[in-house]
Amino acid sequence: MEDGHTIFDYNVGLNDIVQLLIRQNMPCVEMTKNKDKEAELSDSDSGCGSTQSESDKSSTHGEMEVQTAGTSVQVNPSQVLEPGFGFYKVNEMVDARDLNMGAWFEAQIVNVTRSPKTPKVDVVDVEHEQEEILYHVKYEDYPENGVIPLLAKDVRPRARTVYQWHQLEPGMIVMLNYNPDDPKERGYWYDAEIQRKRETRTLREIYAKIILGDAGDSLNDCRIMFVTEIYKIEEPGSQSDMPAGSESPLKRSNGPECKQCKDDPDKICRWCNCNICGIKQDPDKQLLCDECDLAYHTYCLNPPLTAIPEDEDWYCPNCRTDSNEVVRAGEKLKESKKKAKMASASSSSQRDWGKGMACVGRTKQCTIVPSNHYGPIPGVPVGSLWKFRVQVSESGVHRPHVAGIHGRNNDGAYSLVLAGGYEDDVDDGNEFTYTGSGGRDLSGNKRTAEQSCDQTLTHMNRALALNCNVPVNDKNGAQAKNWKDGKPVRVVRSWKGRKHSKYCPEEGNRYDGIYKIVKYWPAKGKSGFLVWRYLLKRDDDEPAPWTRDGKERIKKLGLALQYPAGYQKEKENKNEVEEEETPSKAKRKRESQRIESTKNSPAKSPKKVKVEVYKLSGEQKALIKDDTQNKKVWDEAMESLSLGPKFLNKVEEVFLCICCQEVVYRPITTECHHNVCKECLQRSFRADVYTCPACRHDLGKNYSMTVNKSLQEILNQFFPGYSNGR
DNA sequence: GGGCCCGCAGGG
DNA sequence: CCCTGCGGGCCC
Repeated sequence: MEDGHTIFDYNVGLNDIVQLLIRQNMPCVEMTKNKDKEAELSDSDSGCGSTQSESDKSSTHGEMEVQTAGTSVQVNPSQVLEPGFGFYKVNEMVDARDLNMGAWFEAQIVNVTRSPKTPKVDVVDVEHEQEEILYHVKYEDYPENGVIPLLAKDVRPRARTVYQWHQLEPGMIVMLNYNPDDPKERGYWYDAEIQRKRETRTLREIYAKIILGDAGDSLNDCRIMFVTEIYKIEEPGSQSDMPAGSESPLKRSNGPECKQCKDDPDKICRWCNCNICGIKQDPDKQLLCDECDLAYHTYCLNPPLTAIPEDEDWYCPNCRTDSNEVVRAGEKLKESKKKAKMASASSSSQRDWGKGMACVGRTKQCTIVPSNHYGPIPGVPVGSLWKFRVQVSESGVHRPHVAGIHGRNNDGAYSLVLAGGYEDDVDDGNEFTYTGSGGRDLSGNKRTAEQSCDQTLTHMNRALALNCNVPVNDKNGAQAKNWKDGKPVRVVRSWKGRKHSKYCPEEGNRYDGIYKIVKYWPAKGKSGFLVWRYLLKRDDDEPAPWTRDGKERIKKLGLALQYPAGYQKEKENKNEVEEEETPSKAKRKRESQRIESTKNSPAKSPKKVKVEVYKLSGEQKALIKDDTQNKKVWDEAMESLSLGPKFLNKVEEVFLCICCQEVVYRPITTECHHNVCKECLQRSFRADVYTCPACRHDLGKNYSMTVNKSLQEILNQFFPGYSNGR
């Protein structure tokens, strides 16, 4: 992004996912001239087993340059010691450990220097002196790794003594070949302790503990495949008989470089050779991709290259970034794959889609219960009212964006919306008929259409039928044995149903409570096609919104039409606002304000307003009491019992995990009295952060995480099944 | 005011 | 992945 541009200039919309890379402020020249020095100084990338890709490296170049310049640990010729200092001479053949994998490789000393660390003044013994000498080695088989500085413990004289079978004894520390990934294959050279030795007439077996590195990582009881190639570990300081500079006569063999072809020169291999033809020829004409590290013959490329490119980096056709894909300042985002498949991509419509509520996505999701939850949503009282369907979806009351029924064809329906889409439905509030979905031709990217064929008892129609307390019958329908024992359906009435039903709200979508299926049957709709019809009856203790009790409760709970956060309502009577306030108008206004305030003033309403208190069951009370660790938190929450259903919003709020922003699951109550999901805390510990995520109180590396069982149980009661899918 | 037709969410 | 859909803004 360029300065002075907003994200909207790039046509990034709500819920779009974009990737931003921070542009490096690089010195514009000579990024890689010091490559050798870099390799020498980098301690994290010292070995042959390194898999860090070139792209990773290049992405941090800017930073590395700064570090190198800042600390200035360049090899100063005056610090180079005379050959003979320490245990190894320049040019001497040694074995050197790869710090990543712990295996030993044939290497050669290139230089010997003092460690850049300032020597400790009072330490003069030989051992410590050794630690301050760096041996700069070059791995024989991996010249591309450059020169690596190693401490004395990671360097030793080249192994040259192979043990005879009879010399091998349990307890001996030796160097042998082992492949941790594939123990029957040849691998790398590791130090190992011989554990068992077995001999029969036909075979000789050695089992050993493979030492993977300094940290003490080891593999026990490994069968060694190459028992005739077990080497003595040469003592540091023992001088090789061989003249310096001469190649070791015993070249040890490592496992195959290429796991695909096992280095068979006759095999075609697209992994270790040209990725296009796989033929093992012309290695000098094979280009290595700086991203994926695969090789390509210059002549296999399309179009072929006549010469090796002079550029520092080269990327293969699969990895190359198409410069056309880069979005520049003021340009619009390129079509994503998903968008490319959408109707808007091919349509010639010039309509300005995406600004209103028709096509927006959810900005939040209900997680306090799973999507297949039956019954009320905790904390959402009957009478809750939302302007748009997307909000109803966010609340969890009715999740589909457009569809009228939410359900699963092998389980049941969880909720439905009455929006008058089917005009033959009747509604008397307590009881209504509902028509199934389908039987419409939705071609042309439509969401609704005329009934144009018969409906079937499949999909959502079947789901709804399954709620009925009787075996499903897709021929004739069925009547519930005990309708109240059927599965509960949350019912939402939409203003759109107002045309046919006076029970629908004038504006928005209202949650009206739990209904159950009394019966369902196939019928001929007004269109003449078969539709499935359902009779639903209300079964909810919460009073319906249109009843006296319901209205009172809505008022008491302060339920009002909710708009999406940040939604701009249409400016009403703009002129009037700008109009000068005439005295008469001001008077009228004050008057209306006065009336308004009297209406809401408790003092002026002598009628006893019975405050609805959230009722805890005895078991719930006991569980809360059990959760002594959270006494303070519960005390705070209980103050909200007077808010009725909103008490659960409070519980949700006080027991929100600070990490995942959901109600804590498998909660750990810390000694500092905060609640975090066990998984979230473990994730933190894995990242070596051992503090409370809420207050940074140090918990200590060895903190034992005990799930607060009382809390878990009570939360499960308040938010049934909320942990599903976690 | 009516009709067109889009993205999104959910199930399968 | 594909199919489905009792929304809803914009244009005529």
